[in-house]
Amino acid sequence: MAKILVVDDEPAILSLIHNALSTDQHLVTTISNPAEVHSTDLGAYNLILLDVMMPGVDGFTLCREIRTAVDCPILFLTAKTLESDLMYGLGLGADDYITKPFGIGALRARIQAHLRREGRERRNMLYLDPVRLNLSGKELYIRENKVPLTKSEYEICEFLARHRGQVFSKDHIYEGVFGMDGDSDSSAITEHIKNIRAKLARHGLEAIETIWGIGYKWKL
Amino acid sequence: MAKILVVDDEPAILSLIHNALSTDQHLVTTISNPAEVHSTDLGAYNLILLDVMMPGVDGFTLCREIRTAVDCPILFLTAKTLESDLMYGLGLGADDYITKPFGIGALRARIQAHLRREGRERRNMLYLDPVRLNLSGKELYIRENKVPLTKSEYEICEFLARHRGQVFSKDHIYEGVFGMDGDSDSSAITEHIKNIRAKLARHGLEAIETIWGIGYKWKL
DNA sequence: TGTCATCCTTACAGAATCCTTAGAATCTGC
DNA sequence: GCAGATTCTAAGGATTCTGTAAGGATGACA
Repeated sequence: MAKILVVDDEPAILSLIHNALSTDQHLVTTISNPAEVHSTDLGAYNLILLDVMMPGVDGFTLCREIRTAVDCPILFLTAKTLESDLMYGLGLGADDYITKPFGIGALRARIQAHLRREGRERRNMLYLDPVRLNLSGKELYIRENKVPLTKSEYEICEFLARHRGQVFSKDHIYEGVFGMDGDSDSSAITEHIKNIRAKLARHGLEAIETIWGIGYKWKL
Repeated sequence: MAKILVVDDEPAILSLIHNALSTDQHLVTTISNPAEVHSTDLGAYNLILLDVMMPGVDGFTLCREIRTAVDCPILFLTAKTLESDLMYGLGLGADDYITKPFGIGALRARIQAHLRREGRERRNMLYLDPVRLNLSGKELYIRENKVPLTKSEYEICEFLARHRGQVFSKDHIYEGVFGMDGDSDSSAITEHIKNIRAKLARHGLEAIETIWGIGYKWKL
């Protein structure tokens, strides 16, 4: 059971989808006027279906706006069958691109697949090639060797690893890991980074990169 | 960059896919004999492409087996276009169902979308043909070669690239990048521009144009 | 209460980066 | 061409940031 938002200007399609998804026990909200999307609490939905060609508003633009606000799956539902449109749409951050006319069974199957994926992601393991994070057990392994980390050290690793490739300042890391204010001297982060590095280095691993003047990032 | 496994019995398709995905900097492993899958370390891959109709083995069955072992996205690649096949395939735990013949661009876009959802790919990218800016990672690539830039250099590049084609005076750039007043001698910008140009020139690229008496602009 | 592990702070040295300066080279308009 | 203005180049010092080490603070636990 999931909360699904459907945006399309054709009432016939809306009701068709509404019926189909309701039989799958989903809570479906339909919007026929794209302008209403901005006054909607997007964060409340688990999945969003979006038409591309609607009067007044471009679905692609709408997708870009929605994507900045939420992380849930966004599925395009469109009559534009060109490969270039698909590439453009998916490039905007959408997760699927379904062309009309579509089989209602196919739509349901695709939606189920996306929702299933969302559930799978929340499982408690994070593989970053030689490194494995046991999120529920708060443990870090390198090739089956458990690396003893203190709580703070582990939390910093998890934070960086979850956002691998992204750079964070020390203040940002402090805030992301321990929450709230950075009045505490964030140079404590420097110290933790040093210790983490020393422990990972024993296994010949160099996972944290320092971006001079900006911060650190997980580079695996 | 992700590790991708492709299973298909047709060598022509394998090489086609291998080439396409390699240009996206993925590490591609191809298997033409489905029986080999069982002796493969599936956990090493970030995404799996699977043909359905292969001699000896049924792709659907294979998918079910793979899904019990790993959580990564599994994409079917098949000539079976029936809606019932799609529903069956996705019901087995696959994440996408792409029917042959498929556009190679569409395949790449779908793969990128799946990897993005997995968090394997950065979200914020800026493509300016030979140049790629990883906004969250603060990196600049030229045709997949990372160009080492200092913080200021990168920020200036990002500023100019974001407003490509637009001319900015040195003061304007200083203000746009470092914020606030330009009391600091903006001739520092000249210096940075010089250094950036030198680094880009090593890759045979000339991206910043100087508009005499006015300023600079990103011309890609 | 004493010990231990962890976390935070401080201080300093070394490194990377940034900025300034001054002179050479280049461009523009006449 | 020439003069004036603008940009480019190069080098050095100033500044900022990071890495490291040591010691104190805190809290858990016996």
